[in-house]
Amino acid sequence: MIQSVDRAVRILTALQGARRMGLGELAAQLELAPSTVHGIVRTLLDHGMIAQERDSGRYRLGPATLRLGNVYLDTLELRSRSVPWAEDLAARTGMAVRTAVLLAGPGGDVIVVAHEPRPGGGRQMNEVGIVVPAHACALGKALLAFDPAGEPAFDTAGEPLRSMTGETITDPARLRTELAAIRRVGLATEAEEAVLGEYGLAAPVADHSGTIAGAIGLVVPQTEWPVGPGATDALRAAARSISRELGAPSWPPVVRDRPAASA
Amino acid sequence: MIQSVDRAVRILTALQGARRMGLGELAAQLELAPSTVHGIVRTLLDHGMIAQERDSGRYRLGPATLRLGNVYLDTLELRSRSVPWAEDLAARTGMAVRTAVLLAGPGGDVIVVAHEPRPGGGRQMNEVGIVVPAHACALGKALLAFDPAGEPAFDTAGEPLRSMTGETITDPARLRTELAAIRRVGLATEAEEAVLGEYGLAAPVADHSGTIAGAIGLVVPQTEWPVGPGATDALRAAARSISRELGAPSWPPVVRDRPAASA
DNA sequence: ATGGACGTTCGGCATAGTCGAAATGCGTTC
DNA sequence: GAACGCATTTCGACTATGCCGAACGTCCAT
Repeated sequence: MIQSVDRAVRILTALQGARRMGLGELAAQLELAPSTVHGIVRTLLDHGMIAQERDSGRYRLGPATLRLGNVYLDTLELRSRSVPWAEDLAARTGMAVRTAVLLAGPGGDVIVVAHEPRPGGGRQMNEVGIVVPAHACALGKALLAFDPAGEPAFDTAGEPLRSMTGETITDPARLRTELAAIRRVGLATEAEEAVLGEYGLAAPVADHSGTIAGAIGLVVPQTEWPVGPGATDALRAAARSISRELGAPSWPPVVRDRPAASA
Repeated sequence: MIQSVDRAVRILTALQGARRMGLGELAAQLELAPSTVHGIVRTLLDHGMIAQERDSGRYRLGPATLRLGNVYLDTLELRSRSVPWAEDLAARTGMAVRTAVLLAGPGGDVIVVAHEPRPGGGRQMNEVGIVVPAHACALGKALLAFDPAGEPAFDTAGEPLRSMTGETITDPARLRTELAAIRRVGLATEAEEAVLGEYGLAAPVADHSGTIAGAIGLVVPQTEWPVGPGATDALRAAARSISRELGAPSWPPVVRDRPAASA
């Protein structure tokens, strides 16, 4: 691990938490000398990865980050393959459809890479790029259940997981039990665990190597919960079809590595 | 300039040009030893800035880049201030509206940070994040004309600029003349210089320090060109209003630095 | 079965980055 | 209006860090 590169990414991550930061704030948060941070910041500045406010001297993220993120979306085959199926799903069920992938690093978050708005819902925010804790949403639980590296990620010595609402699962053991159930059924659910009044249903998507590439799911309003078998079957069919288009040999994806390391 | 951080950003930039690259390709493009690149790549991998295809071993951009880009958009006051005015402009003129900023680094590109689709145009691609050469679009010319650091950026010893269509201005001297005219009028135009059949009109937006923060412009179809005074005035009014909301002391922005260093 | 290509790992050397301290610029207070 | 204080920025020396060459393992194609 290259030290200075690691620090550079940490700086970007810090700036993505607090919108604007002074050099001193950054140095304090990374526990480094201000001059050390300055060298890295200067380099990122030259590439447009961060920008400096001309008057206050503080730093923000720069436009080059937007370019990177946009190219990532373009190169993501999961996204392009999902779009037609998401449109179909939204038309059939009348609900919004999200596609998401697991985000690396600590925290165990998922990030939405495609979003099909609810039909007839007027102007809706584009939700591509939003981040949700994995353990608190159906998409995240589908990803955690089938990703061999996902489940150990939140295995932080039994300390409670971050709570979003009163319904969020904060007990790692209980989450692990639910993930095992999701592996058997091939579908994950969410009941007001991330946002009050919002329910969800999600299914994993596999790629040509047989491992999980992402998850696709329905955003279900409270009045529609629980969903009928029609929506469930349509979602399962869409996930299977996308996986097949990506070259997956089977669906639901098989979880390799450790079949049952838990008690 | 920190060497390894600079190289890390170069790797990301290379990956944004070619969608997938092997380690050898990356090393060849950066003219470095493969093992050197590997260390940096490994670090970026751990942070999710890049991802590795499980079978081929090649590298792609990772989901963390999407998160960064999304946070950048959220923190951009230019964007949030532009949205209401862009909606109003689109409703008045019946055209799509784009807001863009100048992208740092070589090449002199602009990147779209907000996009209001043409009213009644059905499903349109979201153009946020697309990149256009600055000298080939109205938004870019508005930015170059009023950014003190913009004009010298393409001053590469008189060699011709990259051509997009037959109408693209490739002569730096001619571009400089046009930028001077834009500075006087406060509006930039574009006639099939980036995309055939597409015309454009753009105005600069200033921020509280008086310098240029971005540009807002209309995407004009061939049948609507040239636009009437109503659309021109509305665009100018929107640019002035956004600038005022950002705290700009004047509009059009004043170009400080060198008023006339050219011959 | 064998060759090649690619990603990956390891260790020594030297460069390149880190950190302290001083300098500059700016806003604020008295 | 002038001086204080904070913040970013610059500079220089030390040494820890990352760079590179070479060897290993693996996968694919022949």
